[in-house]
Amino acid sequence: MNPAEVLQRHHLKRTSCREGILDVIMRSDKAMSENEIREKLAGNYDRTTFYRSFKTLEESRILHRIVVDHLNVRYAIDPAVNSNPLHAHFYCEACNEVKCMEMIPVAVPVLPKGYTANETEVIIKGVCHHCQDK
Amino acid sequence: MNPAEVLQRHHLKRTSCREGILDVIMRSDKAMSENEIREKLAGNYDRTTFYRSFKTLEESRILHRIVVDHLNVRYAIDPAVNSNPLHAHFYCEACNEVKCMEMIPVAVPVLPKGYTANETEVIIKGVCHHCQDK
DNA sequence: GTTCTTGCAAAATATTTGCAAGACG
DNA sequence: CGTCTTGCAAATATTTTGCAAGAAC
Repeated sequence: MNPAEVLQRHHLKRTSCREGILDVIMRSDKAMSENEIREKLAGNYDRTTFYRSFKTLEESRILHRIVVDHLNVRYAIDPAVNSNPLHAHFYCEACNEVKCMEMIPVAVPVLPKGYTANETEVIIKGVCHHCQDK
Repeated sequence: MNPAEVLQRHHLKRTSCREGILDVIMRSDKAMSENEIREKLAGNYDRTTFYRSFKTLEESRILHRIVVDHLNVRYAIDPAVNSNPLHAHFYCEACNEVKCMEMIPVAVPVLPKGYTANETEVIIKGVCHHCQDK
């Protein structure tokens, strides 16, 4: 599935900014920050436009936002878009990267009566195998 | 266990700011933001001091920081301090509150060889039972 | 042509840092 | 008394908002 298809399927207008964001994210095996995405992107868009695009894409459940902390927000394709399993995210405290751990599926927890879950996020913080050896 | 004891046990100096923060948090059944804590606190401390205190308390694994997003960061007593189980957190998208779900224990996931986990955070976003009825 | 999206400028908010004064042990 | 903590001022960074011009359908 390519960016244009994804947008159409979700009834969003095809704009070059949205297509570009999706293209970059879909090629990446890690979750990316706004800065990383902007650097990889040919077109030079305003940051405002980026944030609005992210918001739109997140609301349509195309992108998934992973918030590690104030300075570490990342975006990844929502697993459902590729019919992948809902998975945990690993944040490496040494290299600051967020990796999708598809081998660690997220069990959606059973909540007490009266609660509704819309989303479940699992973030594991630690040190990745690249940084381990240093 | 009271705030002063907790500080001593972790070899931290007893200051009124730290004691106050711990006092407020330990009485609360929900995770609290910096603003909420400051409002409940008698003494009038600088925000800088708060942030530094949070950092110290978090590094000593007394407090636990729950980051829902940019504008929703909360603090709670680390479960280990009260020998409670590591648990999931529920963020209500309607009332913006974070509740510790002690009935939902967090299973520390098995990572691939080479990875080390320091911390596992589970955040469930949805609507709580109070906001459900409205 | 109507509606949604973009860019620009400006504002809101959370958080961090340096440094001198003050408190803890 | 030496070391850690506080308050103040200022800086950093992300994110949001209003508004007019431009693009998608």
